[in-house]
Parts: sequence; C-alpha cells; structure tokens
Amino acid sequence: MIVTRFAPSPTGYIHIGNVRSAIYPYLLAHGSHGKMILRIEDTDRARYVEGATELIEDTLKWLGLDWDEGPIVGGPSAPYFQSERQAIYHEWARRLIVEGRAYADPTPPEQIEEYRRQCNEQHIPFRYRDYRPENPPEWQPGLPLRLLTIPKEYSWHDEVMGDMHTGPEVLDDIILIKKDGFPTYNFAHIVDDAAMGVTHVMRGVEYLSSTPNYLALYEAFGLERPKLISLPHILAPQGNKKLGKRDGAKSVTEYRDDGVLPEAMLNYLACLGWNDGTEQEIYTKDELIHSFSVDRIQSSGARYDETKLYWYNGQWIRRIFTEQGVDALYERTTGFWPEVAENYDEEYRKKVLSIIYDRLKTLSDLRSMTEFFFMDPTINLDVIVKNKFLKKLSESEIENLLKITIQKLSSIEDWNSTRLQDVLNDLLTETGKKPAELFGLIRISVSFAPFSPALHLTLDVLGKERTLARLNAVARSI
RNA sequence: GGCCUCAUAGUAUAAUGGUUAGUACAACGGGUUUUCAUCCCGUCAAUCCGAGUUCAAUUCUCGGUGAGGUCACCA
Repeated sequence: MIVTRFAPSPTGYIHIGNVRSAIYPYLLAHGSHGKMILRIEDTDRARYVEGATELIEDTLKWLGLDWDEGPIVGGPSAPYFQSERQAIYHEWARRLIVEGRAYADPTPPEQIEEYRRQCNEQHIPFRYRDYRPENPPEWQPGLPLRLLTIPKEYSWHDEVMGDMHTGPEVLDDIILIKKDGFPTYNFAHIVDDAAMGVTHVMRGVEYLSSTPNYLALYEAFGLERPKLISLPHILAPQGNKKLGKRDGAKSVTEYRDDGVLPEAMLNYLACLGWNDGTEQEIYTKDELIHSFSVDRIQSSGARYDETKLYWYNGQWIRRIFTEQGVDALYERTTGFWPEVAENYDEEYRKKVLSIIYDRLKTLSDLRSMTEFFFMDPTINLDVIVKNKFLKKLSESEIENLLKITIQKLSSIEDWNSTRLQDVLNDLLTETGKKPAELFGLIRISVSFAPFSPALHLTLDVLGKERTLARLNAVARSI
C-alpha cells in the first residue's frame, strides 16, 4: 500500500509555493487506496509559531485534502507531533551509538565556525568529518550527536529527476540530535517515515542535495529506501527565485478569503508542473486523483501565474452554477455580499446571483458588483454625460428618452424578463436609437455601476417600483 | 567556489528520430441587440547556443551558456 505524508513545520501559514507538497502526496495516496499522513515537524523551538498547526489543518481541510493519520484523527503511529516523539528518536539514536555509527560531538560551535571559515578562505569544501574527534566522549545531554558516516558513492532513482549519482565528497557527519535534545530534520524524518510506514517521500528539490546523507542513514539502520520524489519549485511571478513569503507569496487561506474556490485552487496548483498528457484543463478532485501519476510531474520549475488561477476560478464558478445550480453556488457566497444585502432575503440574493454569476472572477466581486441591487445608487450625472455612448446625446434627448421609457415601463402589468425584453425592443424601434444609447442610458440610470447584467434581467430583479423610482429620480435631476 | 538539477511562444505545457511543432492562459482583433463579462471565431508568438551520431535531431551524445538548488545544532 502506498503511504505518503505531508510534513510541514509549524512556522507560519501554508502558501502557494509549498502547498503542492501536500496536494501531490494526497493525490498519489488516494489514487491507489493508500493513505496520507499529516506529521507536524516542530523540532525547532525557535521558529515555532503559535497557531500555525491550526492554520495548516485549516488550509488542508479547505482544499479537501483530509489526512488519514495525524493530528485530530490520530492513528496507529501516534503521536504525530515530532516534539512528542523524543523517546523514539533517542532510542533509534542509541542503536546507532551501539553499532559505532554515531558519536557525541564535543567541539564547541565557535570552533566549528572557525574551521569552516578557514576552509572558505582556502576555497576548499568544509566537512566536519575531516575534524572528527578521535576519542569522542560519552553522549550526554548538552552535546550534539553526529552520524559517523562512511564516505562512498551513492546511486539512486528519483521518480521525477531520474537516475542520480554522487561521489563520497557529499557525505558528512551530519547532526542527528541537537544539543537541546531535539532531533534534526535530517534524522527525525528518517525515523518517522520508517516508523510510520511511509513508502513514498515527496518534497521540494531543495532536499535533493542532502539525499545521499539520508541514504547513508537508511543504510545504517538497515532500512529499505522509500521511493524518493523531488518536487520542482514554484517560481515567483518575477525573477527566477522560488516563490516564498519574501516575494509576498499569499497564504492559501488568503485566497479563500478573497473568494477563490478550493476546487479552482486545487485544479490550478495540481496542473502547475503536472499534466496527464491530455488536453483537459478542468479537473475535479476525483478526476485529479484518477489521472495523477508521479512520472508526469515536470522536472523543471513552474512560474506562478495568478491570472490563470483566476481564470480557473471563473471556470469553476460557472461550472458549479450550471452543474449544481444556483443553490450550490449561493452556499459558497456567504460573507461575500455587500453589507446592505443583509436587508434582503435569500430568494432575492439568489436571483441577483443567478444573473451576475458569469461575471464573477472571484466571489468577492459580489461586493462591488451587486450593491445597486440592494440600495439606491447615488445619482451622478457625470457618468451619463461622460459615457462613451451617451455623450453624443443632448440633454433634452436624454430627458425625452427617459420620459418615454418611464411611460412605457409604467404600462407593463406583468413585470418579467421576457415581457421586459419585448417592451425594451419596442422602445428601441420607437425611438430609433441604438441599443448602446437607449439601453446604456437606462442601465446607468438604474445602477450607476460600471457594468451590470443584461438590462431586461436587471430590471426584472429590481422590480417595477424601484426601476421607475430610479428612472424618475434621474429624470428629475436633469 | 565544490557538488547537484533544470532549459519548447510572455506564462503553463503537449508531441515526435521525419508534423504546417498541438493546447490553455495572457495580449490583440472580430462576432453574439446596451455596458462589463460569459460564449464563439481569428491573429501574434516557441524547440538556449555549438559540435557529434544519423539519410533526417526540438528529440540521442558531448561541450558551452543561462537559470536554480545545496554546502546550518532550519526544515
């Protein structure tokens, strides 16, 4: 069975640049009835951020990436916080000590720093193993524990990068346990992956260089190597650096709050640096699970493109509306309406949604795009005078057009969109105006918005009374 | 600097030892009785450079160049 894991350290929010290392393990595991483990790597007390774990859990849940083992849900390999697994690491460390494969490092950090400086000066690579103490002391609290490495060549296969080979020079006596008693990532993840039965290790390419040291550790423990899968970086929109918080990489939840749908986020991110060889663009989570395969992950970095994310979001908004109906989309819009919308009931808001939805890039567009459905707009004649279609009309023409329109609309008994469409068309022939002029004038008079849904639909939702009131108000102020 | 990785339009990608090098986003233009969108149609636009192997190379090999990663008691 395939067992994958997502193992973030709780140092802050999950951003666009690193969420893919949660998505791919999820897809891989679920494509084969395997499971994904969530493990919190909180061994660095200095970088620990209060609340970060909850933020991570939140993000995963929102994206629909539920974990089969981990915090909250538990599992046979609990605990899933590394800070609570001290005893396990120490036990595994002792095994290495007994076998003579690990030793306490008595060298003061300043001394090591000095060695390093000297090497840099002479342009030769620094390796701790070249300064390995001959008679290391007994390991005791306060001393770091190092691996006694055996320098040699390593070959391995990375599922994304292909066949890899390195010489002995990349191996060193890496620190296993820090002087504060906590394990390093290098050591803890090996122990945990083995103890938790992880079969596929997916992580960023930045770990590729240290892989030989991990291989040495698997070997020292007599462990079978898991499948190693390096995920290329997501690049910032500008420059060639990987996308990180310093480039203003937004958190995933920030996009949620801006009205991006989790389906769109998942869809975009999954397809950034991966494809199934077909020309399909829109994937549901289930489709992704079925189509995903590790060997089609791109080996080069991919640039993050927010515009495309928003395109996906627009696609998904429309897809949910047309396939699941207005109610389904409406459920997603909670919190995205303008404040004044509170004065209206659900039915009305759904009507508004069903005529505006195809204009939304994000759900938060509702805030600015629908306000005039819920409150009378402020009349600003400038908008009419300066409109590129209406500026040709004289003041009296405008006055006259409004008058005829009001007259005609007043006479409508059965106020509905089809009837409105007919009446508006009649009006067009009667006045001999272009649609851009007549309809534009009416549209602006009732909305004073930069854009709005089709006129007959807008007027239908607004209702007869309000439509006429707004037209009259404009007519009066000319 | 050592070691490692990567390289198709602006972006994300497809494909093949022989194709008019395909698709999507973006940009630009057009169509759908108003606007803004949606939807549809179209235009622009790419195999990093140099050798080698081959009848044929974007594809295979080597060498450059460029970009990135890594060399922590961080993960």
